Amino acid sequence: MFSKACEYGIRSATYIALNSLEGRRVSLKEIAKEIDSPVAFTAKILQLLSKNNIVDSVKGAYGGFDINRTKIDKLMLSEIVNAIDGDKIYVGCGLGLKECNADKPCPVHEKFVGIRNDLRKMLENTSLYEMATGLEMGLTYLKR
Amino acid sequence: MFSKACEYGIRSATYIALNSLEGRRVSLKEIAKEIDSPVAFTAKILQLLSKNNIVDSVKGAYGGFDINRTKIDKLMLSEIVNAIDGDKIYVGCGLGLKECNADKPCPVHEKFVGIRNDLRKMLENTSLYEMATGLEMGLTYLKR
DNA sequence: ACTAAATAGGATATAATTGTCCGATTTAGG
DNA sequence: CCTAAATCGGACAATTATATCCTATTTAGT
Ligand code: FES
Ligand code: FES
Repeated sequence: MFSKACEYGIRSATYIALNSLEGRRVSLKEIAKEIDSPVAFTAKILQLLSKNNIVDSVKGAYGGFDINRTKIDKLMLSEIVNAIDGDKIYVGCGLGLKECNADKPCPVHEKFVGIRNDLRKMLENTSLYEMATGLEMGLTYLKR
Repeated sequence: MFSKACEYGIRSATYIALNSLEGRRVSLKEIAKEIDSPVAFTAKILQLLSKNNIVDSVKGAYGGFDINRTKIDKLMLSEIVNAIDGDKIYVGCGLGLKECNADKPCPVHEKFVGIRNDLRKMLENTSLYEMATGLEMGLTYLKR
């Protein structure tokens, strides 16, 4: 569904959001440990999220990553997915035709767009705040 | 969503079904041309579908691929996807945790399983017959 | 028997994704 | 000023997915 990079990206952002809500800035090392991801690869993804203004990064001692608190409830999963995987899950055809196009649809088009739209809506309506609070309350997990 | 192999597999099977309904057996070359896929790679996928008893293959001159006519309306997309991509789309966690598990869910689990079940139901309820007749009536396409 | 056309299958090549390593730079604190 | 801790960014390595090539085998027709 999503690339590994995107999965790590969402998990990273969620963990950063959780800590930013509590006023803590977190380091790459801590993030990778808490979401159980390869450190150096996670670094690349965080760079990308930083360039896309999804997370803020601070270099040097006591540096790390955080997210502006006022932004956390406005930041939607769709923005993270878009920054990492682009829009291919929205525009791609389920059967791999050049692009999804209702004027010359593939045999699953009709049924596929419904599911894809549900996915899009889900991503557009799920905020990092919602993700982070579920974690905080011990209802959900970022590793296992 | 699906692997390239799976996309080619579905498109191949649909094209074979269409022709089997009309009593024609089709060759690899023709299939690859009509679904616009790489010939040799498509051959591998057809081998796999053949081993899984989804399509029948006939060697030698005038050989090719077909699907038993009485089977076409019972063959569901889910069987093809399962033969090629396995069950990872059903059991995999949306955020990449070891496996999807409601007892220790990731932050998107609740919303994700709904979408995934819709996808599963769609695949389980869509027959090759349905796919092929849409094609036959010129409503849908396998290449563009 | 021979030939041409077709699938089967193993070996190999290419591309994309995932993952690692290391030096450069930045920064807080002693 | 120095050091330690941290991100940045480029180069590289490993793995997986995609794609190609070639030979063997099968089969209908002549
Ligand atoms: S054309 Fe295939 S999903 Fe829209
Ligand atoms: S645990 Fe992540 S989708 Fe179910």
